[in-house]
Amino acid sequence: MTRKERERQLRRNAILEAARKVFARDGYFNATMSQIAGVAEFGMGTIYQYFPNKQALFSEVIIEGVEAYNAGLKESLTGKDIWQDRLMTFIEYKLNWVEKQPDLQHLVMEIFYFPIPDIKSQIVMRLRDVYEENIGMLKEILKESLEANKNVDIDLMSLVIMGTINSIANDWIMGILKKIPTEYISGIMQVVAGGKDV
Amino acid sequence: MTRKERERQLRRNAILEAARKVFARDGYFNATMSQIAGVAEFGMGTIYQYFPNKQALFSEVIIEGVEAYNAGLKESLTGKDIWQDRLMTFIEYKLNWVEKQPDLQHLVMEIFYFPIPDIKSQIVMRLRDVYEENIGMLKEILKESLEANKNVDIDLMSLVIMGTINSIANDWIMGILKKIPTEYISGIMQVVAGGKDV
Amino acid sequence: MTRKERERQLRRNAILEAARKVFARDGYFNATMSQIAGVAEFGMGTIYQYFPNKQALFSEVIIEGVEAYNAGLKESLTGKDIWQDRLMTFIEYKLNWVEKQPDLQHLVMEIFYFPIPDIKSQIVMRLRDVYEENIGMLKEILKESLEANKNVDIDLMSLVIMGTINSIANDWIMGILKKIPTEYISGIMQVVAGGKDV
Amino acid sequence: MTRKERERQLRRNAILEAARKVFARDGYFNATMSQIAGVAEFGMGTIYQYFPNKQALFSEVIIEGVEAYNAGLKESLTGKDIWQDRLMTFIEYKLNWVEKQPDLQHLVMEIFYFPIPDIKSQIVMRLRDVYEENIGMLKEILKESLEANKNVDIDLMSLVIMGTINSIANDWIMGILKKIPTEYISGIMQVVAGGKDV
DNA sequence: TATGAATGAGCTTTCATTCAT
DNA sequence: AATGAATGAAAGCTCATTCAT
Repeated sequence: MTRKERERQLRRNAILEAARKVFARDGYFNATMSQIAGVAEFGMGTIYQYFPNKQALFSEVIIEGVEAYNAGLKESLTGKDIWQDRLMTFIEYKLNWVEKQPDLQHLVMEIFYFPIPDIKSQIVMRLRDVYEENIGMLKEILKESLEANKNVDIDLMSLVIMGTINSIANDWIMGILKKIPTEYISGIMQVVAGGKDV
Repeated sequence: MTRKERERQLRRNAILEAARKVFARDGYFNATMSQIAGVAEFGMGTIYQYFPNKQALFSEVIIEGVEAYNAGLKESLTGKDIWQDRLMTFIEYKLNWVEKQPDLQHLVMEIFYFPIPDIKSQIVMRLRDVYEENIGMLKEILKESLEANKNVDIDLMSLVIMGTINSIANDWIMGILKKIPTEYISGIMQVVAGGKDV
Repeated sequence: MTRKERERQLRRNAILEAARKVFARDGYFNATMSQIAGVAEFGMGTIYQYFPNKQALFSEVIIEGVEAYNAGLKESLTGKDIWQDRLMTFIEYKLNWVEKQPDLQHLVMEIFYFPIPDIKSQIVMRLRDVYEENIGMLKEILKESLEANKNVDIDLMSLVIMGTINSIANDWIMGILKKIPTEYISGIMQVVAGGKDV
Repeated sequence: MTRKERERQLRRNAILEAARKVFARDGYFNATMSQIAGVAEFGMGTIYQYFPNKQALFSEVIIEGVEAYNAGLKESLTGKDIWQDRLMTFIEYKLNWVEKQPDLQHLVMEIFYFPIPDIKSQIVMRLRDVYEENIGMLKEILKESLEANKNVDIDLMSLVIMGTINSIANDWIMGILKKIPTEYISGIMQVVAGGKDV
């Protein structure tokens, strides 16, 4: 029984991975279920044994990707006590990740900016939580910095940081970034620190 | 003759506006030509007298929108000699615009992040110029600030500014922004100025 | 008034000629009314002042073409008293005509072999008369030859003659004929005469 | 596996037959894919699993029909050594076939006389070979007759024979033939033999 | 449980015809 | 009388989903 479950899990993951590739390459609407089935090396019907429909498959690809992202970030942060360290890790983690997995960044962007009425209501709601969790981690860090620098507006600062690293990520994906993403880390830290060395 | 041309222009614009609404609401793929025709209050065939196909209509909506944005920005900047004024105008213009026309922001994002192979190659090329022009204006302003503050990395700084205002714009569109976009202006200026008052 | 009528007649003919060109080049279904209007150098609406619809225009093109053919043939036959002369003229006229006006042959073939339900009932009926008239002329000639050669089966012989010249015409149009159509005349005469010199 | 293939073949043939009926009845342009699907008693999408598009379906209908015709003719000719027998078989086979399958004659004519630019170049090329093969058989027979009758012009004679049997076929299809096609056989033989009994 | 052929709703696009000017 | 912009029905084709094997 447990053996069976494990095999089922494996097949589910194979499908998810194939779907991630195809969705990232062709976009949600251009991707077809039979392409995904082909890449996964399963029959079309099999996909529907694991996911009720295309939308659900798409949402699962994104949710699981983002959850893995958050989990990895959380782990990277553990054991780091100084807020400067934690902030740098937060930034570094994202830029590193984007360098290695541009696919998922693409997909998340797609879901954020491409308004598919049905999907929006279904996915964004589930995504909201994990997105809030991510922002929450950042704000937590910024709160700690408050003790050092009373002037910081956490709300604004998180927008600046998220915005900057997203800009870097996007320009990287678009192929118009001047340097490698991770090379921007110390620069961002300086901006955040208000020009002072950190 | 001129009268006829003017009327044609008016109808063309009516179609473009209807298309902008529908594309922004439903996304490129979910939008249908008959919906657009319905909103424009024209027959379906009429749309095809003004635009050869769906793709061309979409690209025209975006290009014309972005060109109008750039033209308005340029006008707002004329006559402002101090770089702080110019920078504030750059930021203010975008946030103002996003408050009033969230549609177009949405559409531009869609084209940037949604990889529709044919459209990307066709639209992004035309878009690239006007995007570079926009970034160019920002970098010009930052170059002037260089004389006041030798430590500024223009490349990074433009990423920070573009990223921040885009983050604000997107959060606004998503309905999760804490304040009205334009209320962030002075905060951003402070960050850019490295904590010093501007 | 007569002046007006004459002008109307001229415009009608201009349209018919444009239609003949376009129909012959593109076929009935591929031809569009606006192409025809363009070639005729009239506005689209004008065509409808002279012909009630596309079908009628097509049928008129063919009918008038075939009627002109018959009229010309009749004229060529007048004054020729010997049946051998008349038969040769009958054959020669067709092959000559096909050399010079392959367009119309094409159109007639189209209407004969392309079954457009609505058109068939409307056109073929009108065409039948003029077709029968044509065959009638041939049979009349053959009847005269009967006195010289009792063994001739008029029904069969007209099939042989019509079939042969049509075959030549078609192969000519298709570009697979070995010689120029008119070069076959004497050969056909020999076959008809049953191998004897004529 | 073989079982599956056989079933697929059966369905393919069912579609081809339905298509032949509808194309012959309504012509290429008037025929619709959903009509064909309806006659074949399949869903529309199924047609597209067997043929990539309307054009390909049409061309397949014709090619396969003509190939079957040639194959049957070849078989009928085997074992017949005397050229008179062979010629009669050639004529008889065509007239017999037209009596029983007027559909295909119609379709072949359509493709020959109706100039659909794309289809012509694609189908006629494939058709040319099998058409040449057919004419080739006739000329082969006529060459043998040369030994008996030195005066025969093979090129002309094949035009006469093909033209006559096509005329008979067409008049039969048009419903204006006086007798049943096959009743003309001996008559044609006499004409070919130059009036002498054969 | 895995399959993939069958399905048909729904899309974009064309074009004969109308009608206000 | 001439025009040509507006129209919308109808076509070919795709693809998410189902279901018999």
